[in-house]
Amino acid sequence: MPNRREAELFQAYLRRHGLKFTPERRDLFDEIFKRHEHFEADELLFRMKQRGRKISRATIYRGLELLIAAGVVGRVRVGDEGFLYERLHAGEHHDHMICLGCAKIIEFFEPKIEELQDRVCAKAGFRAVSHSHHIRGFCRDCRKSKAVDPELESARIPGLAARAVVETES
Amino acid sequence: MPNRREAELFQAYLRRHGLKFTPERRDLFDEIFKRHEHFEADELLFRMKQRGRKISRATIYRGLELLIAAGVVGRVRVGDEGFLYERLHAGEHHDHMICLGCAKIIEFFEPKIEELQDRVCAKAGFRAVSHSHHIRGFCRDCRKSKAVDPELESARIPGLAARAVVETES
DNA sequence: CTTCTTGCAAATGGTTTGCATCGAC
DNA sequence: GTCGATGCAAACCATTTGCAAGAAG
Repeated sequence: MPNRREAELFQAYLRRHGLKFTPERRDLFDEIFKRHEHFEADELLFRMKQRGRKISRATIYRGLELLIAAGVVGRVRVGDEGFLYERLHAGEHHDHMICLGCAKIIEFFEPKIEELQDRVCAKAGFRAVSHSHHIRGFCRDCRKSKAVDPELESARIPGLAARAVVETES
Repeated sequence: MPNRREAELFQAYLRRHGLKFTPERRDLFDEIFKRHEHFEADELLFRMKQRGRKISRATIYRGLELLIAAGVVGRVRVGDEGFLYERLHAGEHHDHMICLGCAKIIEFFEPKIEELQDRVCAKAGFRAVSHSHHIRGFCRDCRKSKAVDPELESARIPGLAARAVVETES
């Protein structure tokens, strides 16, 4: 089982805090670690209902909170509304490129950026705890298929792309 | 008037789109460009009411949207809830360090990071439209005054810091 | 019993919208 | 008149919370 490590972390967290590893929490964990993609809370609810799992929205949110506290799930703001959740791989870190054309998320990691970041913090006397680095734009596929009209860039994904746009003079 | 350029941009945008430079929009612009700090929409409403300006919340939101579209105001998600707005300086760009102790926002700009970012995009065939880079942590002052207890880091600013924390094993 | 969980439904709260009215040309 | 603008109040909507009922020990 490739999620052994994360399962351990989660269960250890629960134990350490006197909480229980209930069937609902197990199902939630399984559903999340069955896939790799970023997901929304509601999408998770839908998928679980579909598989016949018995769980409520409230339990999903509460469970996600625990998974986040345990460090095995991350939560990012990618667009204008709501959060996206993602499974975390122990000790790893990455940032995101978000396609405004198809909403695809590409993860990237550039050690030199991280290093420069540390330097910037040091210069400011700032102690970093976490960071998020999001690049919005158009992925290779979308650049090919749809001729990207700058005027429409913001409209493609309702809510997501809004305000991410540099207007071109007409 | 040091905001001449931004005022021009805004008014040009309105003209170009057949919209009007109303007293409300002028007041909104003035209030925003009177200061330098990041602000919330509601805070703006409060300040304007206080100065005896007649404007409604709806008009503020609608006006902000125009200012953003015109490129003179930016909007960022800094914490878990709501947006923060900021005046933009023509042609400039910066990223943010957010203090979890006092909510202060420190702006930074590191050309080498921008350059590496471009390189990362190029490698992925991604065309960047915009990006946001936020570092959360503790500023110099907060590191000195309050001995920063890692267990409490998330709790200090309700909502803002939540989930930004690396838990320490107990 | 005591403590933790769950599901439902209601609350939250920043932001957006519908709509009737207003104002400039 | 014709557009666009405004203000109010209602709507939105992802997320959170209160609460009563349920399991575990």
